[in-house]
Amino acid sequence: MVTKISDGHPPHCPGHGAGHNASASDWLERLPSGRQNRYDSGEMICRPGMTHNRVFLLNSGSARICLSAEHRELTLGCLKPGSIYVTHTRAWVETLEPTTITSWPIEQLTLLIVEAPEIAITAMREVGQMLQQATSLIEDLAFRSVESRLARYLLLEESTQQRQTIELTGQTELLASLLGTSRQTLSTLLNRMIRDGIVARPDRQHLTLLDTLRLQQLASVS
Amino acid sequence: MVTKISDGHPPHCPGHGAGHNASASDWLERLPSGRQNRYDSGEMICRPGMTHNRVFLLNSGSARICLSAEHRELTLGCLKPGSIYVTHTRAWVETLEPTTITSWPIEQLTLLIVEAPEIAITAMREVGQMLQQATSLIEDLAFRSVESRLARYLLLEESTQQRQTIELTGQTELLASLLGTSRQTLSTLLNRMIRDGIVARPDRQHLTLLDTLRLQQLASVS
DNA sequence: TCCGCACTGTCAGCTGGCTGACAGAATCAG
DNA sequence: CTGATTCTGTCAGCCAGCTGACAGTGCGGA
Repeated sequence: MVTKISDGHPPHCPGHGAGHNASASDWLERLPSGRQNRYDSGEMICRPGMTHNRVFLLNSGSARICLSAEHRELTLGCLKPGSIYVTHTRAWVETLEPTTITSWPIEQLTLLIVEAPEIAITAMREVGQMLQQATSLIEDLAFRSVESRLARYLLLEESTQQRQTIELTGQTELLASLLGTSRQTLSTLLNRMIRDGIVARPDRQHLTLLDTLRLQQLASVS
Repeated sequence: MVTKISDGHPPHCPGHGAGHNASASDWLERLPSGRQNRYDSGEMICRPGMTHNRVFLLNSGSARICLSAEHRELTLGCLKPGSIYVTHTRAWVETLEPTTITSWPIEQLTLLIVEAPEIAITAMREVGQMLQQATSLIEDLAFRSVESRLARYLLLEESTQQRQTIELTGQTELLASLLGTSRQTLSTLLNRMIRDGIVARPDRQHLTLLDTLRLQQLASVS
């Protein structure tokens, strides 16, 4: 059975996140009971080429969705408790900490849609959201410089986290892969921003946005 | 009423194309009659910021879906007769030749899904396809060089068009924007391939793939 | 306390691809 | 045929960002 997860202390997870949607658990509750799985930190929940696609709900822990080539990785987004994800070829899902999920074969979803059509609308909204995020990532990669992407990311996080001091997830490496750049470039850029007084870093895990106006300029400059 | 378009002479349209699906017109036929529109070549069918999203079916002509920033453009895909598209923010749709479409407000789709659930499954498959394409475009932009993208494009077209000599759509400029690069870079690359005997160009609108093996190498090298 | 390990900051060197410029084809209008 | 227009090929100059290398900084364990 699907347990409704309280949103009490969701581990913070950065933008581009694959759709989480308040109403989502509702319809998943109506599904027949799914398979429970437990993963250690750094394990793969799914990898490209898996033949059987499944819908899953992340119960606890967190994971990132990523694409990878030989020596580079790009994080498309993060899943947190309550997030729903549909396995689809190409992307990997890797846990960031010990994680539990409940999953169902994709066929059961189709079945349920026939019985309770309004579910489809919710589901399409979810997929639509992912498409939106994908589109905005494409825009970023095609049109914007790394600095501009970073600025946009910071502003987005500020508005998501609702305060001026934002919490960073994981190491520089993870953020770099989320922005589609290298560790070194990100580090350099971030420290230049600190030197320029645009942001401050009270401690390793937090950043305070000081000059939002400047950030907005950086974000909009192509 | 929706007219079923024969697939007789579809103007060739390049890859990344937003989902066209044989069964798609079936369900659209059941919708109440939609609005008919006619556009000249180069007109915009939709642009970002349009408040009312609509589902539309392209009856005749062709159009490209694109993202744009100040001085750059990226073509996500092309629509040909029979293609279905759902307006979504961010993307533009620009006709490439005189074009007619039939469209419905998005709400009617939702309505219909409730009545005839199997439609939802088809629709989700369409959206899913677009998501696939978006993902593969992200991979391309993030991981691959322009040359590699070009090689992949050529191989893809060869298999879609089912012959060794493939037809190019429009000018260099269009293909460049499809590959997310500049006219100049593409031109240089293409001519280098010709000089190296990898492809030949019998005439301006056609390319013959001579050395598929080499192309595959180029395509896979990051 | 000292060692090892993981993370971070920084730098020099290189390169893919963008830009602007311009000359050579092709195409079109009259 | 002739000029105008649009498309194409090519080149030099430039720069963002990648790479590898290495030193600095924590931090946990024994």
